[in-house]
Amino acid sequence: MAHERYNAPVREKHWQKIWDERQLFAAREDADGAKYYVLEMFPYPSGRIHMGHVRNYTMGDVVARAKRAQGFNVLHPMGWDAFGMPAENAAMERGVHPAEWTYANIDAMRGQLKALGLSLDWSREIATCDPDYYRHEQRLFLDFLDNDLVARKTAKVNWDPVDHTVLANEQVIDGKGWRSGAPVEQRELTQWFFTITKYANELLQALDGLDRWPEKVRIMQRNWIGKSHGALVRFELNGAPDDHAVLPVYTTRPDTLFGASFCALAPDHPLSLSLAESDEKLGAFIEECQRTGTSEEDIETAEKQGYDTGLTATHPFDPNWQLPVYVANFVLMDYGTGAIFGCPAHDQRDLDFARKYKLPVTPVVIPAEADPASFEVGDEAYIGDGRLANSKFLDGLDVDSALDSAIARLESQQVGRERQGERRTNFRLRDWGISRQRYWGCPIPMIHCDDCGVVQVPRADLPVTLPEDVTFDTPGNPLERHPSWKDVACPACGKDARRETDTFDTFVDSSWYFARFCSPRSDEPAARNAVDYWLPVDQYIGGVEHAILHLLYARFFTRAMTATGHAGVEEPFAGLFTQGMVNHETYRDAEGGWVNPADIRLEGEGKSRHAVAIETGAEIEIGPIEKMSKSKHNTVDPEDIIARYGADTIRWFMLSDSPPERDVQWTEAGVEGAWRFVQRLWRLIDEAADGAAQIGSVPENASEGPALDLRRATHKTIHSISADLDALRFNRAVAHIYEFVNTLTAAAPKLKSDAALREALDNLTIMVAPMMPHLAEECWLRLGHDTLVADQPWPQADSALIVDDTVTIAVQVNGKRRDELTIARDAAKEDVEAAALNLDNVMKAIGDKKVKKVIVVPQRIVNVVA
RNA sequence: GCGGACGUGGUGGAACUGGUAGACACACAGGACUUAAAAUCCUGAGAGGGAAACCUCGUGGGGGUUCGAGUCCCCCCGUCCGCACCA
Repeated sequence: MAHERYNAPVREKHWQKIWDERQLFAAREDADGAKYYVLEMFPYPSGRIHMGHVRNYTMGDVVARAKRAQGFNVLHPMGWDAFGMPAENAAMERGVHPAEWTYANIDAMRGQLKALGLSLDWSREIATCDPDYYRHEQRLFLDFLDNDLVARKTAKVNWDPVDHTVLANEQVIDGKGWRSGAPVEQRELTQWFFTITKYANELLQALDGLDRWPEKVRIMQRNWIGKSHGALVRFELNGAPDDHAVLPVYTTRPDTLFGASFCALAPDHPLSLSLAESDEKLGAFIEECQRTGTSEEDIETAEKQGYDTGLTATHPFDPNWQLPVYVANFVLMDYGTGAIFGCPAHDQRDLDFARKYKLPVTPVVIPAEADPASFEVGDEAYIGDGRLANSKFLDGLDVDSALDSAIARLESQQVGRERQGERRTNFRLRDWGISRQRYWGCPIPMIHCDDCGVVQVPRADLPVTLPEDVTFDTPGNPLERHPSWKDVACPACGKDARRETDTFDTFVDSSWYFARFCSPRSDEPAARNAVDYWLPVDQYIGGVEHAILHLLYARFFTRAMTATGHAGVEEPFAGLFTQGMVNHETYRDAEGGWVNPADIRLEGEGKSRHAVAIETGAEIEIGPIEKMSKSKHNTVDPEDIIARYGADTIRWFMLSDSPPERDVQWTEAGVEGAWRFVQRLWRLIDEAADGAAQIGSVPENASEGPALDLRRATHKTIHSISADLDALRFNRAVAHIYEFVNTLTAAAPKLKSDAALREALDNLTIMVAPMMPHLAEECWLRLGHDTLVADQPWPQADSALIVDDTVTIAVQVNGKRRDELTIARDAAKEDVEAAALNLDNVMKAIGDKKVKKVIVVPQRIVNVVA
């Protein structure tokens, strides 16, 4: 019979329809088996999926399908992170309404995802821009507000003075508005915050328990939270305005107080601003500091600069010691208290500053190996350990004891009615500002009343929906200038009042969607029975770019939801996996213009490898391998690949070769290799199926010879692939499948009527199914089954078959491999040693040397020391 | 500057707690089939030497521990990522 090619595009549609009709992947809370919640980070509906999505969702799908086969009750949902600026940009550029644009994109992307054959429960689909979703978000906000997890305070925003609009950070390019090109100003605006800092310590501590998270992500979060131990020190000021008689300063090194030579304030410190009112030069200095951009290179190249205020601060341990007080550009207002004391000998920044302004540099911590009398600090501050010197009551102490003593002394002294200082723990983490002055986001459900102040929208009035009749032809917030939307009666007094026109940061939307998926149509944000059953997410998969903000916010939100009774867990994601990016080579023509990969042909290899333009034959320069991006023209559209090769091919390629956490390089040759394998696997099954169909599927235990060898290979493969998939080592699972198919292809013609063949083919199909689900169904059908492979339980490896009776071990002489030895697995050490010494190559290598020692590691190695 | 990851053939990568380095794939070369091509199948291959059996070298570089090191320790080089004046 002539072999027919597997027609992927046609058969994939067929199987997708069948899965769909049977609602195979609909999750239920009452099903049997332990639950397993697999989630991939939901996409922003940009309109088209890209290779990153394909990689991400393929991995998640393999996990979901494998867990399902292993008997777990799996939840694997999908939704849309649908609010955000691109929709507003589209509205401005093309006059299409953000909602219309977004929903059209969702439809297009849903179709593309469905074409990938993902085992998703589409009945749980949610879009964050849907009022049915965001009304619950508003409700959560109000509940958080009632539980003191929301604050209203001022914060800086990027203000475009030409467009009269607030800009997001990514809209500020080189300090200028992306649209107007005008220099961006910092403006103080009253905004809403989630008080994530209340959980700072808990969010930090709990990282230790997240043992199924990548260490790298935990470190990043730890650094972001940035806990430090130190002290608050209150300096008495001389010559300052009355309300600034005391200057609080945060330091991690109160032990070095005797090395202090100045104090410094942030340019935007209240005291700096107050002094500037009567000091024009200071005002100019502050303005200059604020003008210095916040871009990385600005900070890096900025010189330490200061302005002497003329005030002095009294040293806490010596009333006769006065320190000059500067305003300095390197002091940050939003860390600590916005003021520092400078100890140049033991802090590099302070040292740079002191050298510039000729301030004293007194070492007070002396390294153990240095001589206290002569130890000096040059261009480098000494931040290491040592003994205190030049420090009166601290002299001779080590750093740790000195810290304690200094703090104890500060706590015992008074400045005015307060203590001079106290132990203090500080965090880098700041409260999460959630106000965005934009249209396409979830409205913040608050009302401003002249008489009652800021009032909540009553829960019964939720959702506060976005008005549809908005215009984007002028800059600024459309909600702000809408003729009537913000007009509302005050819920408290009934007087005319105004709605809050800010909307939520879109990170809010994605901070609880995993909880919503548990009960996507519930009247509550989350039905407790559902979240209690499904949460936490057992395996969360996404890009590292969300290692900090999204994951930290989601962790906060989960705690806040639990605090307000909406959930019962502290941590949302028990397991996290961050997958690498999809890269592609870049190509440029002689003029330096980017060239599409589809327009070139690669020739040669190694040093002679080069590219030519298909159309003109012109030489094309092969550039570096970079993340796929439109600007570099090195993207490949998944839809094209699916149309040409089918979903299984693209899935298989995404899982092959590269370890999932690392970047993968997209190559045309790689895809073709994957496609060839699809055909090869189909051919193997197709050709063996008629014979196999005659055989019962239960192998005879009495198998021997080639049949037994095949059974061993089958069970070894089951063993390794199970382990590979459990550990998300997809590339190794792929390699093991290849290896097994190679073995099976060789064995099949000889074992036409043996049950071992049947066992091998069936199990191969089941194991391939999570990775190439459509082809697996096709093979399963061809093998004569009337069930779906998606419903088959995962095979169990027979432990008797995964170990061989004999082992081949290497024999070394003086650490160099000289021969190998095949011997009974359970052979006695002495027998192994004797057999090894008897090998020709071994005897030759020993020569006339004397055997000093023979190391025998059973089942591993023999090493003869001569 | 601080923190982290990584470095293995022409390429992507295997190698579990130290135990036959290069599995598997891609690319390549030779062969079979074909009028021819595609597809497919078989074979070869880390480098150097040798007709071969084999030998020598070899996991970024240099030291060390060990019977034995890609794996552990120290120093250096390179690439990538995160944070960045955080007191």
